[in-house]
Amino acid sequence: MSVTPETLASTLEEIALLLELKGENPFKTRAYRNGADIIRDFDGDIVQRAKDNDLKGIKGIGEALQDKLHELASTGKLVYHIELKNEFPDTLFELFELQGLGPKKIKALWDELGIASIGGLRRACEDGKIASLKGFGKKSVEKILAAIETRERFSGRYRLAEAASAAEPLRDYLRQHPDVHQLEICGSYRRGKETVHDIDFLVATDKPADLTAYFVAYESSIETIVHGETKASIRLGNGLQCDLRAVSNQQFPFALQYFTGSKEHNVAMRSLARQRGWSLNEYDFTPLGDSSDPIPEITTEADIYASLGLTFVHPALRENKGELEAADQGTLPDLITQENLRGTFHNHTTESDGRNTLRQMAEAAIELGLSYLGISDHSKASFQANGLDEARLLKQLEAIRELNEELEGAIHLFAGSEVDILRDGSLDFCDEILEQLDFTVASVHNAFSLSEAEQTERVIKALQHPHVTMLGHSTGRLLLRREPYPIDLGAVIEAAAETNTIIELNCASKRMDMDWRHWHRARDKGVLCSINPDAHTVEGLQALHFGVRVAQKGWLRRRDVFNTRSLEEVRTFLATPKAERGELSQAALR
DNA sequence: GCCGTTTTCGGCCCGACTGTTTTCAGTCG
Repeated sequence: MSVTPETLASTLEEIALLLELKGENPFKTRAYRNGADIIRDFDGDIVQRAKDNDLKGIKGIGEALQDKLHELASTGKLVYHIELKNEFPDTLFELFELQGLGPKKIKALWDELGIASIGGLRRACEDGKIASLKGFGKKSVEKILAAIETRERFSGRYRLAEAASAAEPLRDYLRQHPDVHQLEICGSYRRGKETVHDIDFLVATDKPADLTAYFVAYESSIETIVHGETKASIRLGNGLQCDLRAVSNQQFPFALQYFTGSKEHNVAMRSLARQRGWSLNEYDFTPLGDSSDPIPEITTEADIYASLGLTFVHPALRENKGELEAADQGTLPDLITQENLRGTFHNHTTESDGRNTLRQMAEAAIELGLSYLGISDHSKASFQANGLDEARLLKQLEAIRELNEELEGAIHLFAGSEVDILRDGSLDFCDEILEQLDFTVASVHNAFSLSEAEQTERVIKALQHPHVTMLGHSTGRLLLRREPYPIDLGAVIEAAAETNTIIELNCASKRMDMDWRHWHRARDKGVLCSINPDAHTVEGLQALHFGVRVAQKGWLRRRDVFNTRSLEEVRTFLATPKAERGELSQAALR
């Protein structure tokens, strides 16, 4: 098996875990974990550099890690790692998935009782062996059994839209409390991550204890995980954990910044603060010594950034991927907002596998304030999705034209197709059919197991087609369910730029594909994005809201997103032959 | 194990909460 950056990172992470189990120096384990983070974030071919023993100068990777990564990359294994692993049974690692159990307790369970699996732990709890162990008691047994049950019932991660529908009623509930002065959801939710593992609520109040009590009394809570004076955690019916922190008004901007993260962004922020002679934490700035600059007054989160000489960093960008350098130079992007959207593409109807009719979809889009809507039902190769053959497609085309006359002035429907990219990269319809359409979304729906090279070649061939307007869900991933198929997105982005092909940001909650991590680069190559909901129902159009948040994470501005353009601009674009769209496409480069 | 306008040793983020123990260790974020 070939070594990937993930192989390197997860090996270091496993070493960190093993060292913790052995009770090693915590700073040593942190160095391994830190090394894993550095590898995951590394911009460049880290595996090749490790093979070539060319890792010198990367901050956080010292001599010891350089040697180990070199061994791992060049031989495919690491003796140090294997020897460590041999000291413990493999099943021991599943115990780390239980809330409340860390390395010390797991080591004690293994050393004292030989417990090495969740099954074994459950039996020991039921036999009463745990309660008599030093450091454990009756409550520990209850907590462990509850944690085992929680792990069995819930997956632990939630898609953004799914988390939103659970979190927003709770936000409304908190808002009703008379002693809440300010309220915000922080964490990865505020940053617009495509999946989250918990929701962090932050309130400003003079009565923190009242608020934590009110929070744990929320009627949809099925479990109180912790409940203190200023901090509480509950679990909702779908398993989602929600945390509350209660601070003063004065502390609020600091806590908001701190709990929004990301961790990496905050580490960088704290180091900027240190350069000014201040220590930054979740409550305030404190002077580090005599040489400190005077501490400015802080009333908003923006004040914190300003006091460090930075422009305000939108939460979506706080991933330590160049945003602080850009904030320092004043070159942060003016991010797209939901209000900028004028229409959208890639929507299904009852003609293929949608659940609402053409008319219902059009009316829902009017309701949302959109001025155009692209319809693209599946093509015939997607037999499982009731894909349209040529005759049905032409009939739908006619129906769309008729409805357009009726809805003139309210909305314009663009007639398209989500045309299958066949295994060899050709399209499911011939050119004579395709040229009658206003647009096409070309998508891969089968043969996911092609090699990376074959899949990349297949998709690039489709991008070169003169009638392919945009590429649909570019990796085929289903969040938390199916991995992306292997494809070289760097090459796909290059090809999209060369052929004036738009790439879709498919914002159906289960997809969010192409991933936000690639958009900054695509943007800089001049590739246009279209934020498409892939709606199969009228409710599906609501996904646009989350699509905008993910586009923000990708550093996209209004001009980078095709469907922020006016109806007239879109008409002009689509009426222009693809080869001549260069000027119209490359808004980002101007 | 990593790092250095604290530069080759000594520090590395730390506060809130819980349970067990009786003053604190372990976990979490």
